[in-house]
Amino acid sequence: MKFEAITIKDIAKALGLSSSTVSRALRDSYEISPKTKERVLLYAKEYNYSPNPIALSLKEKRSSSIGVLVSEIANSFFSQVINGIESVAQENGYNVIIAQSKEDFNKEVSSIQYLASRSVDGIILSVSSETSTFNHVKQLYDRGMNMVSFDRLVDFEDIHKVAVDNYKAAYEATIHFIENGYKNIACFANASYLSITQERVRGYKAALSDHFIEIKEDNIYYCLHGGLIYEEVEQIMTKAIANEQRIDAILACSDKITTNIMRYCQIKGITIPDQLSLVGFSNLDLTDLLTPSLTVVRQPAYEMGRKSAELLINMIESKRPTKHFETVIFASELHQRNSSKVKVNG
Amino acid sequence: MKFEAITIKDIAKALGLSSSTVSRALRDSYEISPKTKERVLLYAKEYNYSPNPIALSLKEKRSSSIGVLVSEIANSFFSQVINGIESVAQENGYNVIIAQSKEDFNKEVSSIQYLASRSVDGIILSVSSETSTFNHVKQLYDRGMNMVSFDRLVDFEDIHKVAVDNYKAAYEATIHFIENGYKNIACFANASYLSITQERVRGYKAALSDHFIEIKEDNIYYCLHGGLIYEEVEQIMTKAIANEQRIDAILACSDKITTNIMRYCQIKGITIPDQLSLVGFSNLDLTDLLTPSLTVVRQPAYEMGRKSAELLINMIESKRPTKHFETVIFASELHQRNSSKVKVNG
DNA sequence: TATATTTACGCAAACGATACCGGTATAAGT
DNA sequence: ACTTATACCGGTATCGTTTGCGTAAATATA
Repeated sequence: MKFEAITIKDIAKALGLSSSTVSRALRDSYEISPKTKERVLLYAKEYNYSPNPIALSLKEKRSSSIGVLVSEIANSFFSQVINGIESVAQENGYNVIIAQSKEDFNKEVSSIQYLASRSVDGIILSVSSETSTFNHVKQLYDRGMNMVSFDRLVDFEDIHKVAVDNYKAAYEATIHFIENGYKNIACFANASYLSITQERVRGYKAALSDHFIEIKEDNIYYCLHGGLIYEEVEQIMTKAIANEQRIDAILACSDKITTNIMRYCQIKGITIPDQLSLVGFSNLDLTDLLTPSLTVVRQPAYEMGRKSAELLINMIESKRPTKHFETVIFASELHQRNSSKVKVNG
Repeated sequence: MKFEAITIKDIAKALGLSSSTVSRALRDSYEISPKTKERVLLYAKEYNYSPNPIALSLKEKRSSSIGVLVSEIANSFFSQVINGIESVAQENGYNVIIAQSKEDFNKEVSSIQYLASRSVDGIILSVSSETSTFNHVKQLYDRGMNMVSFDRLVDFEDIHKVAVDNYKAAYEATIHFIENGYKNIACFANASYLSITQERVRGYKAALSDHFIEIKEDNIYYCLHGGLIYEEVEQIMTKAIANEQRIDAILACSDKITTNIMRYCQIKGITIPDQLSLVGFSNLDLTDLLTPSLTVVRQPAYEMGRKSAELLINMIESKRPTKHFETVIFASELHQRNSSKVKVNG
């Protein structure tokens, strides 16, 4: 079954006019007499005519839709980003088409192809945790697709980028550990080739070395699947705990890693923060209700989504090719809570 | 700037053929010679041609896209539903366009109009908490738009519906309270006109009366904004606590209501479950980590999304008008945890 | 050899909306 | 009375693709 909307031709036929006249009447052209305009407008309103966007898209060579590619929709950070994107899109008459990579490189490649083939006017994307090469993105970008890279950034220049200051975020979180008396701090990061991983690890290391604490590569763990699978975190935790130099704090670099660490600790009876201190990157809004309440690095996801959409729409609607590319860095917020409170016994 | 893809005409020109020949060659028509086919296919692959979906949409009068209207994307339940919808859509060559009502009736009306005007082939929707009349939906549906109503259902018949057994879910949760020794059970529901609210309140009442417990209308509280605003819950909680007959348990009928009740209890120093027992409808995946771990009614959101999408796509692709409408009821799961454990002192 | 059939392709219309290029009235100016 | 201006409207091409129809050449049949 099909939903059949009324067209300009229908109006033209019903009113004994030509379609061009109807079109002009609807667009309030000076060439159309007030009487005719009124007749057309009245009829259009009665049968609530609305222009067929597909026909317009074909003619204008633009679809007024933007694609969003994220690893997972059902993720607090990404759903908040999409929220921001959607609000700006709505304000500007664009619709949002979503696609997920599910942290799978091949699915990312096909998804991005899919979006391009659906003739979106532009794409906002955060790559999957498996993505170590960016040719699939670069190629499309070089062929003229408008794009904004956010969160997990692509590795090439001359493209708008939106992210938080991941270096600073990790730096501050690590400093927070140090100031609260923790010494042997581990870092549970995402896949190693992700921009966010590299930045966060860099910040973590810098904080340690600035405080003359030895950096042990052994204390840095990478989760290829971003902690999506519990077993991945379980395995790493077991390894981390077994390490001869017992760690006393963990900086968890993703939502899933954070919650899975907590789950592990609960199962194994490890008390936080007494036996193990924890700070996690998370955008969930009930981390304050956990016991202990969780110290988190929170990203302004909604604003990041809005900014990304604004940059993209500007790019789409610009007459000339974009020359000047922005890298917008938002500040993250460190919410200090009980999971990382001052160490009591050394 | 615009992303220009290669068209059939380009191929035709380059190869000295007509566009119809190219079209047929690409569709492997028997009317085209093997040599010509090969030439076309080769060229198409080299310049990775892909058919313009907009032109196809115009011709076929279908856009291969489905609209999803929910109150809020950044909500665990809805994002999981969208996840399910997206997966089925992808499998069937549809893309998903999302829109949010933000629990605002007017925004819902405009959003649904927007989706229709963007010529989606169908709409999957859960109404806003402010929605008490359904004419805006019914009108569009009667005009032939394919639709599936899920979660917060519309009030008319002859439409596919997907939901959990909200009656049973609330019934079981209330029984669970009773069996664990709670007597004065309050119900914090969503806006009163929502289908889910009515079903849940009905289940709550039935459980009470089946156990010969007096139903007090005073103990049923309605949240117009679905608990989205903390102050709303705060106000109701204050009222509930002040009630002469002190309540000892709350059935919270939405994610936000649940977490905001917990937040309130934490602030006011009310211990759960000793002073107040709590069961909440929630699809968050870290409710097990809360202290106390939260007893929740969980909905199979992903599967509900999948089912909704399947029903819609069947409807779209059916040649004849759909005659037989399904109301698919999923079972919810009651995860019994510590926030509602056996009452110790009466 | 003449006719019938097949092969292989082109032409043009259609989908809905827009815009350029026209055209025909009526009215005003010379 | 003739030109010019203005108001108002229609015809048609266009976007990219598909498809029914037409037709030339090539092959097959009588």
